[in-house]
Amino acid sequence: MGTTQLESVPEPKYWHLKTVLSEALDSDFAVGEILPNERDLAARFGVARATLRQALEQLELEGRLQRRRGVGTTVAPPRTAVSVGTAQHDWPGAPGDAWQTADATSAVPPQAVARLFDAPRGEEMHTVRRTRVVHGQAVAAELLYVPAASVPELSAIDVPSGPARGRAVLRELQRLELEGQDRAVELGSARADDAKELDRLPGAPVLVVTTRYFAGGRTVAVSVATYRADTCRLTFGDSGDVEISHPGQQRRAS
Amino acid sequence: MGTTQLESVPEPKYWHLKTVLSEALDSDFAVGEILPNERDLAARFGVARATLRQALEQLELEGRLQRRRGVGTTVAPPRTAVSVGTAQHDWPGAPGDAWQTADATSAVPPQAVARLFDAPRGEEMHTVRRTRVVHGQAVAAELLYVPAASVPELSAIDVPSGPARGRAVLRELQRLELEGQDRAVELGSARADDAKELDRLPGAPVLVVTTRYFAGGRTVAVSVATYRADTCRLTFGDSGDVEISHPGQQRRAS
DNA sequence: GAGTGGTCTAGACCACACG
DNA sequence: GTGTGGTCTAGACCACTCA
Repeated sequence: MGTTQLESVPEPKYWHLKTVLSEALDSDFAVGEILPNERDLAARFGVARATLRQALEQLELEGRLQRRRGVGTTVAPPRTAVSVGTAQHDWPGAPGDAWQTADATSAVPPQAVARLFDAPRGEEMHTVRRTRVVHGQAVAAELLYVPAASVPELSAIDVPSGPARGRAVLRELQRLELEGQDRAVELGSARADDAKELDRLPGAPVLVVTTRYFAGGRTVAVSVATYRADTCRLTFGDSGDVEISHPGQQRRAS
Repeated sequence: MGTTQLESVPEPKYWHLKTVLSEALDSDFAVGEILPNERDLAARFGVARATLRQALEQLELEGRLQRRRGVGTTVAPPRTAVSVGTAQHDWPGAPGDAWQTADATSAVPPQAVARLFDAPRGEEMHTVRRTRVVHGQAVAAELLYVPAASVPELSAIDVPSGPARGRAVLRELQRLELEGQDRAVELGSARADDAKELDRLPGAPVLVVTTRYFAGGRTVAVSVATYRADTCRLTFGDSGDVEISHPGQQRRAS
């Protein structure tokens, strides 16, 4: 029978703990409810605090829990669905998009980003910082890189750094005809600045969405958006606006 | 600048360590090279092994390292791009798709999946297990749920459980006209069975891609695919087949 | 100031791969 | 058997929030 899989594989304690806690969350806790503190929980289950924490970390990664230093551990609401590019998306900053332009400067993009342009070089680019807010909660931070060559009109205007400059860059982008885009999603950990924006600790898990925008046969802009992996589910609607629905009984307790 | 950001915020050791190691990986190590073991590294940096491990975990999460019990820690190659639904995708199992049908049974799907169908009920469904292999490496494990009502012809045939049954289900699906699909990506942790398939430990971080298939105005199938988050970058090509390119070589050893 | 989660230590033992 | 990463312990102190 190959492997009878006797109890030869002792399940790690933290894994078993996670299962137990997960079931307890389903049956005994409401969304938003506060769990006992880590020291109590550890004692209750007869494990070291570090082991208990390993289980909690997993549950937080799966979006089941939310932990805040100085406050406590609460039961998280179901992840919020955030739409990422419905079919043929539009330019960033198009009317009705969900982003708020925060700031803009000129900077040399990291090498990984520079590589995505057709003529990679250590060139300064317009760098627009934006934030995506859903239900009053920042769910994503974005850096949009636009080479000066993509928005030639702008160089003449010479808007000082700041949100106004960001809006100017986006406005210039709209004038181009968007030919297509290209997306990739991968796991990452929040850099210090993004973490701050997302109200998380540095290193928190994030989903990194990299988008290339094409116009005139060239890559004219690259966006790197980092979404909170604990609270977000990225949706890609290929067919109309149907959305994967999760029962909405959550939100706030007590 | 507003906040002068004095050294009032002492960086955690593991965070600093991660940065240092990351830079060392860039400059001093080639892909596939073996790092010193954890005890040595910890001693070298003058920290406890647990702290060193916290840094390594982050780097593994970011796809920079690969750790294998009993073997050691190696420098990971760049993540492999796996295409997930180029524009209007096809049915699962269509010719040329990247999946290998492994098995099929009948089972009641988990509640979270059942909810995605139009008439949620605790109904048994065809449950097809597939694996996606790239470069000889299993990168994803999938469970495809197909209600009996979606493939009415099949019930008469009565194929016994196993790969043949899976192929039969897929064959029947092709006969329907695919009207659209719906995708969501979120972070999860590998269940024990998926972990085994992906050659990872249980709880390893995975990207969970949930797809609904529509035909005849109904949801006729739901796929839950779990991709290794450490080694995969999911690509969504909206425009032709352009692919975000990463140069194959990361860095040279000195 | 009290209580929470976050970081860190210095050990121990276990499961696994490989020669 | 030897060496690796994985799990676990029992402490300690720090950073933060809130009353």
